[in-house]
Amino acid sequence: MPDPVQDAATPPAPAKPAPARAAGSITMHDVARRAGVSLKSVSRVINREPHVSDKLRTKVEQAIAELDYVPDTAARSLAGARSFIISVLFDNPSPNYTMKLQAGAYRACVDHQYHLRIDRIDSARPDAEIVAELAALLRNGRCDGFVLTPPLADIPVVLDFLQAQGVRHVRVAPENPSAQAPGVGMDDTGAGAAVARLLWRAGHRRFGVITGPANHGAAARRRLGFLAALAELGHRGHVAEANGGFAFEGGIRAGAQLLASQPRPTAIFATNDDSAAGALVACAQAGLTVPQDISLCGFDDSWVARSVWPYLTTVYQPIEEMGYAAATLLMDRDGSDAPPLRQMPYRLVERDSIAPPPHEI
Amino acid sequence: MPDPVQDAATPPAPAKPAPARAAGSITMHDVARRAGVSLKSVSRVINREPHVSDKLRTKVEQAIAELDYVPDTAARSLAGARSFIISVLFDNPSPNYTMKLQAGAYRACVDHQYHLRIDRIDSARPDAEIVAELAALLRNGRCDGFVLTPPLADIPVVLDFLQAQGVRHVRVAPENPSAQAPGVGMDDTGAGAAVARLLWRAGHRRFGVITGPANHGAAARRRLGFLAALAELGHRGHVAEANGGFAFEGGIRAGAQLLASQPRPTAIFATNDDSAAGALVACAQAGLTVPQDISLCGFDDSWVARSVWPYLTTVYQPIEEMGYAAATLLMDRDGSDAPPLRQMPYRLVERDSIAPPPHEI
DNA sequence: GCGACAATTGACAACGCTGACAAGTGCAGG
DNA sequence: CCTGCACTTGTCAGCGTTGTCAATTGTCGC
Repeated sequence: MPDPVQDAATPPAPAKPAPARAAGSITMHDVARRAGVSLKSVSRVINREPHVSDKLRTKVEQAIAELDYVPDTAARSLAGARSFIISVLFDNPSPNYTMKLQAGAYRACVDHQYHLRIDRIDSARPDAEIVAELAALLRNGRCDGFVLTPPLADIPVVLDFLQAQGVRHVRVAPENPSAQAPGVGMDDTGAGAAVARLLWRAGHRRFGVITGPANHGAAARRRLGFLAALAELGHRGHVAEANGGFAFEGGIRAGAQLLASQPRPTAIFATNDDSAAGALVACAQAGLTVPQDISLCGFDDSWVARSVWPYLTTVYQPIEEMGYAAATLLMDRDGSDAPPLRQMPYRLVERDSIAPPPHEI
Repeated sequence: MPDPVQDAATPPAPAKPAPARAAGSITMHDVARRAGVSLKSVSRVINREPHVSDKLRTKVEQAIAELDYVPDTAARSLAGARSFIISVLFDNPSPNYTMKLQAGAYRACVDHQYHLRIDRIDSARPDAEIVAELAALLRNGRCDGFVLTPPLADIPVVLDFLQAQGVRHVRVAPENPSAQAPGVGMDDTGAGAAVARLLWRAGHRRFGVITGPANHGAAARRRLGFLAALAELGHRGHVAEANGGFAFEGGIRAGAQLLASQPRPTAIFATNDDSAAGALVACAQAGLTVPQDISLCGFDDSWVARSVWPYLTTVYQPIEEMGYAAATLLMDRDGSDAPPLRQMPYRLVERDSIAPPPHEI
């Protein structure tokens, strides 16, 4: 029950005045006096407004530096149009992903003197409820924009609502980049292709793919890129596939399935690390040693990639960079430079789970 | 280079006015008018100040409910002593731990109409630098208090500085609870003992322990609790020990070491999940099947506990609850109810890595 | 029923900053 | 030298809330 006035049931005790504001903290007045200019001029310099002479700017910046002045966010927010808060809206249950994204967004906020808020919305609920939640969020504490993480970045009702409300938002790894809101993502297709080339170069010719959730676009692109690159490299045979649902247990099942297919693959590409870890177990259960008997490649370079043996060769997804870029996009608003999708570079992380295929017997 | 006035090198483009404040949003004035009382009375009700008659309170609360009023944080912070922001200060590289703690703190903030800030400090640096960082944090954006996560919660210079500055703080899993700052933690000793009893009941009589980093107090307590309970249960033999450093790779080495000791343990207690996962690998490399040939118990119930096969039996650490409790302690300041340490309950999570010992041959 | 005292309520000035608008300044062209 | 215009700089009134202090009410003892 959202009670705007705290929870009436448990009076949180009368607040004793506390030292929130450093007493006698220096303000814009001090800077203005020191620089011998007006208040507004200091404000102009701080906000990089146009029509400020170099001389004045220099004077003010020097005074700011000398006094070690830091503008008060609360006052700026109260007086102006900005709140100096952006929010990362997430639903992704993966702590690894969320944490990294958030870390990147946080860095961006620090760089821009913003605060980062975290909000969660359950994307599985009916549209109407999602909108209601969103509206509550908006009312409850204003913010200058949202970083939308998947799958939130692809829910039409979310996008439409935000647009209708005129709230800025950036989509992370959007399924269908559009001009309406900028997005940051990575080239999943290219990364899938890179995995294919890596495996091919190692000498593999019989492949298996562990696919992801049906509605997960990135997983589909990784698979497609992999398959396309294989075809381009001259591969003609059948590629076995099994769905691992991006989960450990699903990876075990899918791995076992792939191992049972004829002819048995010598290399398996799992479209995320969790399912790759599961596949690793399946291999062990089948009496196969990775990478001597069979090679395995994951995707994400998540925590689990180094919590299994052998360490997983995988694709580093620049999640933190995406968080940084998305947050920056939100704050560096000059209003119009919105490329539909900015792609961050992925990177192959070669560890120990890939080797040349065993000799045929 | 911390530049208070954004980065001079890359002008973030002149900010175009944006819709931060929902236009025509309702304020305290509206509530006051509707309830037919003064502004200050509304303020009193909202802040649960004393000396408010029930009649007035009822009137105001009704008006608030009818108007769906939400106080403006920026204005409150500007006018009053509180900033309505608390910060989780962390250095713990484990995304799992940090994420959970943060999630708990976040929930608490939502419940109290606060914002959560995240700050990071490198605890490995010299004391002087740590203090400088802390001071910068304090100056840069005020907040009403810090949640100190380990190992930050045990650095004397951090504690002293915060106390000297009069900034409230709560310690999470503190090494030496003191009356100076409240702490929340868990009973590591008791949890270690619980593991011992579980293994003993399963029939094990030869044990090994994978210890944690030397300076990690919780790891030491887990070990001690385990050992003490064993002694109490009547165990007299030697308990093999090896240091796993709380890491996967360290766990592999420590596991191998333990497996080589004579007589070989039939059950191993790893003081965290990562090293337990490593031990699992060591067992596999030694040709031992878990849990048929050897039992293994982890600690933390972290993500990896379900990313290995078999799933690890482990101890659930109420990290999120600790985050919630710590944040709540910061916000429910009535100034004096500070128990040195509030212990949150742990829970044994029995999964698949423990079984009765194999028959002697 | 009166004064003293406590409990309750209200008026009003900050809090630190920005937006709108006014005022100055310098330069080209007449 | 003056006018007009573009560029700079300054003045001032809030933004929505809380702290201070004064004003109003209610209560109690005698």
